[in-house]
Amino acid sequence: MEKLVLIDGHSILNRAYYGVPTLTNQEGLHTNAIYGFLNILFKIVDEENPTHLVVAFDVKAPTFRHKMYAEYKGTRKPMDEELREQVPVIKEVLNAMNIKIVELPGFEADDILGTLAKCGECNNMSVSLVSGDRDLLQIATDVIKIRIPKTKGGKTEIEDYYAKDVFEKYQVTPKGFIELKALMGDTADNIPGVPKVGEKTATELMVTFGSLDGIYEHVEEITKKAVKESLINNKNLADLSLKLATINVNAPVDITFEDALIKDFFTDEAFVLFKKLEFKNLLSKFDKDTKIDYLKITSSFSLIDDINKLNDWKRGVLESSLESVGVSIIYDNVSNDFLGVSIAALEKTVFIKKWLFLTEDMIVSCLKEVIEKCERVVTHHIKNLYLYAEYSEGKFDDVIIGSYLLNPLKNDTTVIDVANDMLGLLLPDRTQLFKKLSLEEAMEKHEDEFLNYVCYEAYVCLKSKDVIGDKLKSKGLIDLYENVEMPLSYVLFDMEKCGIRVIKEKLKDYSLMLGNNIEKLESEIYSFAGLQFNINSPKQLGEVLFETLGLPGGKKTKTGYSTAADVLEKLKPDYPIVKNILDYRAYSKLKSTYADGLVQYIDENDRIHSTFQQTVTATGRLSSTEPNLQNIPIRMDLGRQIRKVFVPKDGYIFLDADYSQIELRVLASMAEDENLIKAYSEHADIHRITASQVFHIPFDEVTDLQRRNAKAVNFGIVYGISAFGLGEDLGISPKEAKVYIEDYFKTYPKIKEFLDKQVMDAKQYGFTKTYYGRIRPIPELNSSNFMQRSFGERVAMNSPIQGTAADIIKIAMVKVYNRLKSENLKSKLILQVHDELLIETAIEEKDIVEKILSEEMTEASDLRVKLEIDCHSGNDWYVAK
DNA sequence: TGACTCACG
DNA sequence: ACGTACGTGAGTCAG
Repeated sequence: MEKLVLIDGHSILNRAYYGVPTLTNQEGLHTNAIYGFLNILFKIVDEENPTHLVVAFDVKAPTFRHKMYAEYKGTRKPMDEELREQVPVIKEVLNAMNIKIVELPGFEADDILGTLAKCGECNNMSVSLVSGDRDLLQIATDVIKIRIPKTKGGKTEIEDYYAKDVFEKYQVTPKGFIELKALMGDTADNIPGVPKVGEKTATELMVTFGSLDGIYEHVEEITKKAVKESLINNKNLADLSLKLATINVNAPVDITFEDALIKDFFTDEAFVLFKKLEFKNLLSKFDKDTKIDYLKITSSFSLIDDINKLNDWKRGVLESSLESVGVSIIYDNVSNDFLGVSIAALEKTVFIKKWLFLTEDMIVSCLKEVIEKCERVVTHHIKNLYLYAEYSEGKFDDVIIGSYLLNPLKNDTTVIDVANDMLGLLLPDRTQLFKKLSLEEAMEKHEDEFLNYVCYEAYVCLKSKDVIGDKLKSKGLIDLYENVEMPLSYVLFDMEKCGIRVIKEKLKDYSLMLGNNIEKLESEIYSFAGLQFNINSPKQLGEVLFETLGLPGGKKTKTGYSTAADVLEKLKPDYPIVKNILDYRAYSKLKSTYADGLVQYIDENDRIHSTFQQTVTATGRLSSTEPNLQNIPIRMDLGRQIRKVFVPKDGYIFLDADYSQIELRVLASMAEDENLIKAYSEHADIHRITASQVFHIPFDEVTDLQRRNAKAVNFGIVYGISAFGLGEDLGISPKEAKVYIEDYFKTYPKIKEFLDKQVMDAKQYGFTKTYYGRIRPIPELNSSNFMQRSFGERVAMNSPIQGTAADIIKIAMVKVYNRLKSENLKSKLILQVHDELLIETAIEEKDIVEKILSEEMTEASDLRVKLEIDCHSGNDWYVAK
């Protein structure tokens, strides 16, 4: 039997929008409604297995039925912008999936759906009508099923109504349902109804008299006086409401069932769209055969797996004068073993496969020769390539670094993404091709697919180079790319390779000491509490503190009580157990994250090699992982002790230089605030000056408290000030904080002007810019959600400042690195911590390195405010910092 | 996997 | 009325 499924487009989209949490793709397009819609669609199709499918939408213009009443009731509230932007996209998606869309000017989706449902019924089809709107219940029959999806806690449940179900639930027939609604009215649908008659009365009347006509025939028998009179006086309203509530099942819908036949949903066009919308888990519904672009050019891909082929190929390459090659070094994704290299050159791409008779050494020496010979090498994740090739200025390109500059919000950019973004090329990723197999397994089991996969990486690099270059130029990012990020990539490589020395024994002692303290604290906590529990579990801890022990302090988080430090800190004076818990937390954090956490990264030379990620942060800062060496404790002395295990190698000392208040200096310079610029030029205590100027007090009379407040305001300014945040930080009311902020802006009007301009420009262009042109898109600024939008505004104020500071230290790193090299020094740059550089310095080079640090760091930028550094030396990181 | 907590700038 | 300071990464718990 044929089966027709009808979907109420706007209604389901609406449901999905409110049921699915905010979701956006990397372009900032909201996608939650589309995603929810598709999930409901797939669920229905799975359950029903229909032969025909139609989605109906209202047309924008107000429709006839509603217009009649809208005139005296006003219109419905406008659609959220975040939802509105998804409407054309879902239509595009449905079109791509070969799904018939019907829209009819002058008619509502209800009318279209009703008409089609009846039509289906007449043609002996079974019909399912999916809508979030209960009005449709009037259409239900024994054959027409109305399905109302409900999103409950992330899961979609669907309520089904045949005619009998409507009767069961509402005690009226589907036809009676219209009359019921006519009586009680519906503000959302602009149906007036009869005054004084609500849901209860309406149902009662309908049950008693059977129909609207029945009610009016027996209107005198109604006992409630007010209701009776209202019914009599408002007969016209009842008639109008009935008309408004009745769905037109004779709309001139001009489609055939042929049009509604279900074809393949999973077309190439749909794949492209799903990919663009980043519905990664829906992509698995597509056959991998649909990867349209995938096989187009693979004829020029070939395998090199013996030395003769390799030499032949190399000769061909070296004899021609090569401009550019694309290179991808292939490692197994699980073991990280070297599997080979793919190289795109001369319109041909090869994969050179490592095996018994073609060793890594042979491949690497060939790779080196090719790199040596050609003018430009384009790759991805370039730090891998530096293992085999020395840096040379202007020779290397990295498509990932380029993509990052173009959009730093896109976190995990892969070569597949680059292919899509830069070449419009649609490629399958590893999991699509090889599922759970490792790359090495895939190499053995799916030779052809593997060859295509790895060759594409080199091919895409080569082909994307100019596209990315053009984009970087047109967005003013080329200077950062060529002169900062690319040279920096080699500096980072060298820092990682070098690593930092630690004294294993000391680290172990530290861990033991912490362990002892933890044990003691633990048993004390248990005896305070009168029971044993997992102190590390915020859930259990919250229950013990606030329920078992009955401490004051209510809920704060979604999942229960907050046990964060600031909450506990307030309870500390009154409850001794709280101090133990805070200490316990501090000790176990130090032990697990730092003491024990670091041990596993120590290599055979007692050194730790962190990875410095260059393409992760939104603002342009670096990040450090595995392990993170940018968050080694310093604020509390107990934690700070761990810095004693970080030491220079024998014959060396540490020199540690950090910028003094770089972000405030950047702000003063970019805002061109003469008042602040002057203060800095006089090497004044900036927080004290701020306090003195903002609070109108002579400089010498500023109290410590005033200075502290001024300092907090300065911090707040850099973070994108808000009265609430500042108040929280200072422990004062937002109102008082607001006065501070206003006084600050009165004192430094240029700062206010500057921050306002950042927000305005960001709203206009969609992104902020640093002094050096680095951009950061801020999609949140368009949000209709107050909180999100405010966040966007704070980000617009902070990003140019934090980002410019990040640019400056990157520039300084390259300069310092080059000086150390050009002056043939043994000393090495080994760490960067946002405003700080650590140099492992040969003892005899101490003076010259100190000079280099001072010169290069302070002269890295031409900002109006002179940059200053603090530089210390020592035999471990505790002393040097 | 996401939420929470906490280490740093 | 809404409910926050900006930027990160890692360890732990619990579903």
